[in-house]
Amino acid sequence: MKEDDEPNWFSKWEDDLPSPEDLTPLSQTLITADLATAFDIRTPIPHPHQPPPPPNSGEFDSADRTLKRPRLVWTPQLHKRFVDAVAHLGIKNAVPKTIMQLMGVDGLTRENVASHLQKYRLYLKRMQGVSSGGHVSAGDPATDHLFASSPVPAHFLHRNSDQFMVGNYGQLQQPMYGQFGFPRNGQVEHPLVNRQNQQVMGGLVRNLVAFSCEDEFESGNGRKVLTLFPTGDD
DNA sequence: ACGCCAATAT
DNA sequence: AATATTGGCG
Repeated sequence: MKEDDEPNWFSKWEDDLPSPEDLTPLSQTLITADLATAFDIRTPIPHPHQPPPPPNSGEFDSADRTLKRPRLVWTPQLHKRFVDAVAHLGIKNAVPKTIMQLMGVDGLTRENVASHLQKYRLYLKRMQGVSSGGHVSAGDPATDHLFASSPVPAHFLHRNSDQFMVGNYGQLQQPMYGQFGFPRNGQVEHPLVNRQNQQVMGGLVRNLVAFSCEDEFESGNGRKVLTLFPTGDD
């Protein structure tokens, strides 16, 4: 290891911690608790478990590069948060830093997420092959147990995924949601939108919703569906 | 500086 | 076995 001069994770940890500007962009401040629950975005920052790295709460220089924080344990809970974050960010915007921010977990570092993400992508890749019709017997590594603990959102498995935002999107101006506009046919007719989720939407969401739209070219189905993003309050 | 990935280290 | 780290590259 090169621990030459790098305060590395530690100072980063300190710096990145409670910067409201960095943390606010997406989830909690933007959406109501009801919505968060409905869409299964967990509220703020629960338990990272594992004692915070340094007892070193002192004002003394914490440039101790000699201190190693404990390895992160990816509990199913944590992983679910991760999956949720990725799902709500959309595949395109789901990069380590962003994911980390959205997850909002206390001691979580960017490399924690990066490492996990790398593995998760491999997992998704292996799942692609046999997702339709076949069986999931293609499990290679045993690392799958964790990943199996949270259902993989269907759109993770597919190909081109573009995001669109429909309805009243006054609130969200984040570049993260990709392009604004309407689906190709200019019409919102997705199973999720029209049916099941209409109740959800009717009840909780007035000001519409953003959703990620998937086009399947290969399947010939022209099937489009997926994730709904609440736009927050009225 | 970030992100991606394979390989490797712990 | 599960995470972390490293090194090469865009």
